[in-house]
Amino acid sequence: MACGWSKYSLGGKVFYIVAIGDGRLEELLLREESSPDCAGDDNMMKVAELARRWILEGNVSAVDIGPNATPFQRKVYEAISKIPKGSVSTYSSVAKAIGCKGSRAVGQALKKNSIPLFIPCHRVVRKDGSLGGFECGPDIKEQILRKEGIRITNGKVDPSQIIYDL
DNA sequence: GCTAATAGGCGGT
DNA sequence: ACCGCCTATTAGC
Repeated sequence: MACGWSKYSLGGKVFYIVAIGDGRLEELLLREESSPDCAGDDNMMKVAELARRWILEGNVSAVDIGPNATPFQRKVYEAISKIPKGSVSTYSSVAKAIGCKGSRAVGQALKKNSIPLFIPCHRVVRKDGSLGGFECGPDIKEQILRKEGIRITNGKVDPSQIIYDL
């Protein structure tokens, strides 16, 4: 399995953006260690570097959406890929945008997301501004959002930065 | 098929 | 702030 990584400093800690794939991008993860058991592959190293720059600079280049996604998950991913850097939206807003009534289902889909960071699941928060969950931990979510220019006080996002209508 | 488990939301306390 | 009940989707049985 091809693999690449890119160093990324977050809140004084060093993380590795780990890209794992097989010919095409399949998985992109944030880890506290690089994966020692898989050798660096040129292509995946580029993917990881691209991801790092995407986080730091917000430049999105089109990336394949997870190949194993269900139709519902695809709809969720497509909807949230429209959220620009510097803004966030809410689980219920995403649900409404794709014509689904249950906001929990959106969270479900994001959790299953195989390529976080590129699919900006960190930009989806609760309606009341609290952060909600994140696979790599809520503190990581907060730090990534701060890096993107989101103001967070008392654990809540500044309402003026929340897009309620997608 | 049914059941339990969610990265949510809402209304009543 | 807590609690209960609603919701949609998925994984496991």
